[in-house]
Amino acid sequence: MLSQAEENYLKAIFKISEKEAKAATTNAIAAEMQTTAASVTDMLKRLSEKSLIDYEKYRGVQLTPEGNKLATALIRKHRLWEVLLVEKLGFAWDEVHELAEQLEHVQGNGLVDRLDEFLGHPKFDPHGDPIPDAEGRWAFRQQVLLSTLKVGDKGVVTGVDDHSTAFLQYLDQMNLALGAQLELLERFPYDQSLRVRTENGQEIILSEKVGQNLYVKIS
Amino acid sequence: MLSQAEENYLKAIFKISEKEAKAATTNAIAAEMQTTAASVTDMLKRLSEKSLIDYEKYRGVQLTPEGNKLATALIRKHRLWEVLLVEKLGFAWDEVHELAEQLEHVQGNGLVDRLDEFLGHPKFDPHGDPIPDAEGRWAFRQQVLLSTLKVGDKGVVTGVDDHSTAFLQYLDQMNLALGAQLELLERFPYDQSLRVRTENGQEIILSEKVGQNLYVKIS
DNA sequence: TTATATTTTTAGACAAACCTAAAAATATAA
DNA sequence: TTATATTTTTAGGTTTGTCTAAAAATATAA
Ligand SMILES: [Mn+2]
Ligand SMILES: [Mn+2]
Ligand SMILES: [Mn+2]
Ligand SMILES: [Mn+2]
Repeated sequence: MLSQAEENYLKAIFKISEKEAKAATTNAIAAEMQTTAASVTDMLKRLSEKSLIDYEKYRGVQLTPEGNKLATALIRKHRLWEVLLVEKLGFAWDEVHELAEQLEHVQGNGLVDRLDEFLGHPKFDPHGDPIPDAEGRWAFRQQVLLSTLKVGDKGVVTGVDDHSTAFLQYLDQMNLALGAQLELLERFPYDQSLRVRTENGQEIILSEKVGQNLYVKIS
Repeated sequence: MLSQAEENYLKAIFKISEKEAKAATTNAIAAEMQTTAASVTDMLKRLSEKSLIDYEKYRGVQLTPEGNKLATALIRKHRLWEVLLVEKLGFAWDEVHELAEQLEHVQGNGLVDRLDEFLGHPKFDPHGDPIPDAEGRWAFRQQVLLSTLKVGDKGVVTGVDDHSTAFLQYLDQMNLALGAQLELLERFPYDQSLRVRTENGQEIILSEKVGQNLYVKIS
């Protein structure tokens, strides 16, 4: 059985390895965990000792198959709890991350499966992030950043890259929830901002930054 | 903000003080927490420092009003989570205690209130134990031990004193769930065992020990 | 009331997880 | 290639929460 700290490090390494295909560096892990490089080195020794990561001094780390399995299970738990908090308890999508960060560490036989069952086996969490199944398989997402759409393309909001409260609440204000339909009407060359028609026919201007943090599926 | 260990000690002291009206002793707390007296003394100093308990060396401890408030809130959380696990996730009543023991420590604004709302403001948990309301008020239970009934009395099962898996599963086998109706037909003087008619008209024999661990409301 | 038993506290240690500061290794630039 | 900058590790220390063994205080019994 792992401590909460050990679990959190595994998840951090997983996240980093997800973006960059190479070994996760000490500094990258420290940044992700909001701690110091020295603390990370300490923990890497422990995780290596438990065969959850491959670690060579100064060379960064990679999850072993066992470490990968544990990290995946943790993300599954985190995202299932997020679904419960939003779908059943009525939290907003910008309120649930910190709670799920705690709930993901609750250990118990059958808990995850019962949660999954109760929620109807959701494939995506409230932010559009995929929920791996009980065997650790990920649903494939056919989505692109809004910024990559061509003028005239229509799409449906499927997720966010930025999970910050500020961004999520901004999207709420713009009526851009998951599943919202939109059409790219114009891209202004001056600042790459976007004119977009939303579901209710309303036209809004979105900054380049918004376009680079919002995923859509072209329809 | 308190650590999980601090919260658990507060709850242990609360439980002990609930049964015995006098100050909780170091040894009693050690037994409840399944730890050593030395560890308890350490923690009592910390809790006293934080004004959560009144502590005088060798004299045992009592919760301060602040400590009492925190312990009550913790029990409220614990029991609400137990209701969710049984009513929504489908766990059996003997499976939820350890999970709730972890879930009770999850911190988050509005979590308890939303949980309470989602569950329909339950007054009792799956074991018949009362759930204090948001202001820390306890529902009054008009219940007695089955062993105190007179022959001929009828009653309804309202709770258990022993929360062990063994006892709860035994009750399941006897069809003695919460709300089950029963009638005391006979008390054998030899060993104080009880002949009881259950809901479906079936007659069963219950040991003195069972009678002393099962609460009923006389109807 | 004195001796004995029990309870509680102290002393000293340990592991987990963190920190800062300094040293060592690696990467980059002149 | 040598000097400089950056990254990473080590060294040494802290806090929380635990432990065992010994000492001190309190309770019980002769
Ligand atoms: Mn999250
Ligand atoms: Mn976490
Ligand atoms: Mn999420
Ligand atoms: Mn209960």
